[in-house]
Amino acid sequence: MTELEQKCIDAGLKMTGQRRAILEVLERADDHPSVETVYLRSKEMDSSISIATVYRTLNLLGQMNLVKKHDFNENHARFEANLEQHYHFIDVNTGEVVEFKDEELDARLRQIANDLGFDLVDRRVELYGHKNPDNEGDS
Amino acid sequence: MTELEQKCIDAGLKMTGQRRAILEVLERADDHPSVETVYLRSKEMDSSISIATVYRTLNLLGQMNLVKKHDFNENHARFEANLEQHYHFIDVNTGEVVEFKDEELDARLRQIANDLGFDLVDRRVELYGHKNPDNEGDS
DNA sequence: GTACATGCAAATGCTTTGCCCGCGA
DNA sequence: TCGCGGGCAAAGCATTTGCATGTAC
Repeated sequence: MTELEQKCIDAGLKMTGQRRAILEVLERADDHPSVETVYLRSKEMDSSISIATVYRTLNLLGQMNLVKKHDFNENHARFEANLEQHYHFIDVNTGEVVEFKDEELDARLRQIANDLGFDLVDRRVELYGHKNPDNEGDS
Repeated sequence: MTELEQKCIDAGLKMTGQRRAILEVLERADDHPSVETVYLRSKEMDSSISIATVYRTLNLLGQMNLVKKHDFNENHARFEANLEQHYHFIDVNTGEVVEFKDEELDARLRQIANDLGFDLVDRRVELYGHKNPDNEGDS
């Protein structure tokens, strides 16, 4: 049983085949799949799934804070089950999304919110650019 | 003549009444108006404007990098003509958007991109939270 | 005059929802 | 059994677009 599945059961959700498939897709994904992608992948496990169920399930998980919804300046949403605080770099050429963490950035953002007199409940940092081939960064 | 208008003329765009109205709305706005809002405001200056023209003009200005498009986790886009690098704090209770700048943050983001081996072409930082009434931040 | 701009309405594309049947607990 | 969950198709909504007309230059 996946970790997500356990959380859903604990929350009192009925564990159907469709939900199990979707949860497994999310748990396995190391990218940030769109609804369509989640749909296609989960359909391989349970061909009876409809895209309406994927939408409903993803929204449900979103409300339960088990998945996070992103938009990355596209015309469709993307989802991820990685709940650890992190940020994203989007390659504007390929659409590839790279996750990164940075404690100095965390701290600065907290400081800024505090200085502004705000309670921070969420944050979004997205860097857009190109992979730089002559840089040692991806070596 | 507004600054935006001059830039559009320089770029070879025909300066119609509708465009003048939309440009003026953008130039005057100190908030981050939605398409609908830009439409309503510009309609007051030129009642013949259709929302299709607003969409077309806003997209055009976006491509020309004269306005920036945001989504702020809503179901519609918002626009702003403020081209200086800045970030946003969104009050999750009121939807109010506060702009801020921070050089330390700028520097950190540049450093991160560099370390990752990326060329930075755009960045988005959005902090979500509540105005904290017992904090001196907004005094 | 000519190419570009606009209004209108239809079309799109993503997402949501009503309805009724099916199934998990 | 009973009510939640799901499939299907229709509806919603923001946005885009085809087409014919209008207009800036």
